[in-house]
Amino acid sequence: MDVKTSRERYRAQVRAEIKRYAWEQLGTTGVSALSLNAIAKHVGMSGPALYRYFPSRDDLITELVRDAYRSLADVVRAAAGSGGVAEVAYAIREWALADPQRYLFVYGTPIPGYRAPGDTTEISNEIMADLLRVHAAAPGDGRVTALDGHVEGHREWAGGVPASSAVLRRAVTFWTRVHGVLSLELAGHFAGMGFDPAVLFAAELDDLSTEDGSR
Amino acid sequence: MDVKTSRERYRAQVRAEIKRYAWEQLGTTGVSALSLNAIAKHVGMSGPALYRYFPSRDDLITELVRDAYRSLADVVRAAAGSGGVAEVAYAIREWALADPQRYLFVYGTPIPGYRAPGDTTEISNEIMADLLRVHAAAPGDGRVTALDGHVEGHREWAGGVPASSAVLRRAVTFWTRVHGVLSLELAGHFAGMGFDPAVLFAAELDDLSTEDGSR
DNA sequence: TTGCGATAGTTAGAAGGTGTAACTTCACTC
DNA sequence: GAGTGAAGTTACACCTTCTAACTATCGCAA
Repeated sequence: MDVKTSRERYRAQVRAEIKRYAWEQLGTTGVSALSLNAIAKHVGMSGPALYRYFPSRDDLITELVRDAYRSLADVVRAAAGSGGVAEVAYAIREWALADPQRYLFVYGTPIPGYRAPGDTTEISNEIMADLLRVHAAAPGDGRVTALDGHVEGHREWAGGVPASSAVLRRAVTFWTRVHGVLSLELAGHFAGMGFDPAVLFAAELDDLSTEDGSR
Repeated sequence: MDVKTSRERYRAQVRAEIKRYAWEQLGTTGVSALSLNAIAKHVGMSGPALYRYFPSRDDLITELVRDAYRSLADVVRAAAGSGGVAEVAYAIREWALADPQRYLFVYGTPIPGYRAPGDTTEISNEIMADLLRVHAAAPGDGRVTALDGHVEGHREWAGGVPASSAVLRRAVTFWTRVHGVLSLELAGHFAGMGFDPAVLFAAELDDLSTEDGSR
């Protein structure tokens, strides 16, 4: 039953409100400026009351990271269900651009003392699984590279997804290249260089699908 | 003349000592945990005395960022002078692995309220220039992609370096791919996946040099 | 050598952060 | 209606950056 007592409903509502404003603050100021005091004041309670809802700042951050991962996993899954590699790539890009801090929150510089709980790596595996599936469905290239042999020997991260070593290689490469362009773009390192990161992103995507197959 | 008065020599020495310990702290705890108080205590002075040497925490960070950029620029320049694209790539990788926080410090999630001063983008341009030079010297591929035309129209970031549009494209792609693998590796996102990031890095490097030229 | 001025350091304290302890108030249940 | 537990309060400890005011010291110059 997910029918709740009114106390529980209220509690869930306040927790959601806290997280909602936490995201707002995160989007504008970044994680290091996330202040429980400021959130509490905004939600209408004073300081320590917030600790009834989240045991510590790290616990709040953990929950936000989990939500971000979950959101990305859902986006990837939806895109993988209805489209191919390119659709997944653009879905990820749109998700990242919609809230740059959220992307950097998950894939950026790790938070100093913070250790990701087990279930976030579980969600991360979920994303990798969808990446593998969508690459397995795409036309493969005929290549066998040194990387193929290496990942073949370390495929435990693929979980139960059936995937050739070439698919493993292509999925990982997809990930690193998409992240390479996206993270530099979101961190502002292309600013002032003039060109449009979208074109660069499209070019990488084009290379991913044609570099080996079209020879 | 760079002969200094004894006061100036002392001052430079204390500043260096402060920065030295700041790097130490940065390497272990990351930037957000960088504490002026802790540094001051370690250097043997108490709290506010440190403000005689750095006007604010941000100013110290700015100087550290500048040093990091400078260090990377020197490494890239040296590698570009004596080697080719691969040598530069491995030089960058070694520089990053030697102090992961230092790499993430410059290319990771931007620090919230912090804005990079003009001369860091100058050093950044210096690095890009060396990247362009080493790619111009490398055998080109015969390709003309959509990205070529686009960067050709926005080549102001290339400064005075003579480079064909294909070289511009290849240099930017080099950058994003190297960063893609490195940043995920340094942030620990490959941890638990089993494979060796070095092999992935080598594979990307191999693709960069052969994907188009060897068809 | 004596004395002055700039510099380096000190302590005190404001403003704001996380987090704990103790207390009150309120709502729901028996 | 009484009691119990959750929710919120204030007060406080301890940390942070950073300013203000004061002292001591160092170097130079008359």
